Parts: sequence; C-alpha cells; structure tokens
Amino acid sequence: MGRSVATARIGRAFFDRPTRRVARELLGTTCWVRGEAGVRSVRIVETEAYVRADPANHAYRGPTRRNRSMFERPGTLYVYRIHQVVCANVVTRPGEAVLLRSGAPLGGLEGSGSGPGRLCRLLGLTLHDDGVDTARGSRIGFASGPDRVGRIRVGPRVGISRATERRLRYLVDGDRAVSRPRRPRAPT
DNA sequence: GAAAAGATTACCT
DNA sequence: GGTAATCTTTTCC
Repeated sequence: MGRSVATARIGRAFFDRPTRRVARELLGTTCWVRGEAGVRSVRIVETEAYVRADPANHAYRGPTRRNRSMFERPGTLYVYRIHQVVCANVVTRPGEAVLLRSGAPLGGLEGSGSGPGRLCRLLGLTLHDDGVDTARGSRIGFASGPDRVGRIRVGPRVGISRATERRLRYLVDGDRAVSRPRRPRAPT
C-alpha cells in the first residue's frame, strides 16, 4: 500500500469538459483535504450535475454574491450553506458545477460521508474553502483511484424542487456510502 | 427593509 | 413518516 495519495492531483483539463461527463468520471476518484492533523480523503461515489438552463442550478439566474465561485476557473470549489450544513461542488464550465454528494472514507478515516452535508463535515470543508482552486496548489485536490468503479447508475437528483425530472445524479451501483433516498426503497 | 425558501440532517412519534 | 433546527441568500414590496 502506497501513501502517495496527496501528491497526485487531477488537473484543470479534467474539469474543463461537459459537466455531466465530469460528474460521471469523478466517481471513483479520491478527494483529499490537507489539514493540521494530516490528510483526510474519501472515494467519491455519488455526484450530481448542475448545468445551464437548469432551474435547480444556483447559477441559473447568473452570478450573485453566493455563487460567484461558479464562474471561476474549472476545478474551483463552490461551497455554500444550506440550513446548518455546507455542501461542496466543483466548477466545470462557467456557471456549471458538480455537487459532491457522497464519499467513502479512506485511509482509516472514520465517520459518514453519505450525503453532501456529511461529506463536507467528514472532510472538514467549510465556507472558507469556497473559491479554492483544487486544480493547482491548494490544500484540497482530487486524485485518480484508488480503484476502478463498478457499474454506474444515473437517476433524478435529490432534494430539489425544480427540474426534478432530469436525470443528472450519478452513483456507484451498490456502494454502501451512497446516500439513501428519503423513502426506503423496496429491496432489489 | 422584510419575508420566504433552501442542492440537508437529526430526531420525534 | 413527519417535522424542527437554523441562518444566509435571494427576492419582493
């Protein structure tokens, strides 16, 4: 087992592509955060795409104070607050981003990364990380691996009230870290 | 200036 | 299964 997770970093070109594709290909990558006590990392297993002409997108009506990070360069982190938790996205094209919905803890990290709020809490992300450039030099980054993902499923996004019919949620089929729908689904 | 809504979660019955 | 927590941004008057 190597310990080189924190040295690899997915570059800007990865994020400067169609948002849905980035959302899909982020599955299985490692998201790492360097903190005072070391590096926390998770394996991304669930994402959602927020695109143009998408009423559920925070950037639907153009730049505002809150969403200004969504118009920064590809790879920029957009962190916002909802109720008492924060959620993190990675910017792709201007005004578009991928919500990091769930991650499986890596490297002995303990806690739940199921759901965008829990994922941020697990990694220690806060509003201070809004606007950070994950593609270059920051304490936050993405790396490939640790292993290949299984089957990927696509479905409707969670928790939104508009554009609910669009299938822009991506998840690793069967991964236990994927967030569960509010209503328990019938066993498969 | 005031009010409503929200890309959620935890805890209640 | 349902609702409260909690607070900032956005929107409307």
